[in-house]
Amino acid sequence: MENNNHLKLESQICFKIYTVEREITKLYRNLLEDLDMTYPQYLVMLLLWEKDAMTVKQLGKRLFLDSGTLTPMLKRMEANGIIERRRSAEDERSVIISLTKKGDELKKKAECIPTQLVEDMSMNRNELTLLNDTLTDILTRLQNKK
Amino acid sequence: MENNNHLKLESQICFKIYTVEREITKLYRNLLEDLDMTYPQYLVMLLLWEKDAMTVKQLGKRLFLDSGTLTPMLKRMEANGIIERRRSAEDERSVIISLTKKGDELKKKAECIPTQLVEDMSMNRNELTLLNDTLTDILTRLQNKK
DNA sequence: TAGCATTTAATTGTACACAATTTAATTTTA
DNA sequence: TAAAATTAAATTGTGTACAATTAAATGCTA
Repeated sequence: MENNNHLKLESQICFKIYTVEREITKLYRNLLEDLDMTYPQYLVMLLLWEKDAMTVKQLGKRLFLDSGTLTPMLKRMEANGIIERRRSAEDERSVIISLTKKGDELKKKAECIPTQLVEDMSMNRNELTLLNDTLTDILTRLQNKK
Repeated sequence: MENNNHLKLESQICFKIYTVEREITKLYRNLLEDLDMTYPQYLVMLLLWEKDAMTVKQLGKRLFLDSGTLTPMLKRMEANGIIERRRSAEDERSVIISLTKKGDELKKKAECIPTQLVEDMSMNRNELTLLNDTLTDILTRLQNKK
């Protein structure tokens, strides 16, 4: 009985995370429409805005994405003129991703996004901190499973 | 300064939800491999195991998915022989999804999944309950935004 | 140093997600 | 009741995710 509830709760939580993720992505979709980028592309840009010129490998490590996802995504971003892709001279295996002028300038337009998002989620600092801790906890456990 | 941290936290939280969602899906991928179904397909099966014969519309309402996602997915599930699709006689616009014998029998094989998953996530009841409440909260706010 | 192992991207193939449009059936209303 | 509006699926097109494989460059070692 008690165990049974426990299991139902598990299903609910996983489904809720799945649903919340899509709802948040939807919020970002609206906010990022102007910048003509998707949420995963925005994540790449956040990394590049913080530190320009990273390899695909480095981006993948930070975002937990492989080249199967990144390569086509980065090509789309290149086609949109916000990043550049070039082979590293030191190691021809690596591809270095860097911001174009246009990509760099988008940073200013993106600055309002976090504020907007927090507003849309309407959560206070305590809630945010608590949730962040819980998620960090889960993530650590999940990623150490493998 | 304080505001700034707040915003960073927001980025972290959204990114963490995005990452946790993918990690959980990976866990399910391993657990569902035997049953030859994906996590979204498993969600459909959960609903059908609970109450057989639902329309695409009803499934979509519960899962927050539209026909653009469901139609091809349900066709794949039909091709795998675990569900049937037939037009409703009362309302020819609706398509009724129901379990096949094979789909119904999979329920037994799926019973161990929640236990396995809770184990893999290694969370106690308190954590699960707290997280569930927080996510419910967020979801309510997000879905009332529109 | 030649050959094997490893590393980094790219490629291939499958499966969601979702916006936007289309098609067909049903309901509403003028 | 015929035309307009609404509803339910399907379709079309774009963009992730990710497993598995391939190709090319680099490192390692016998």
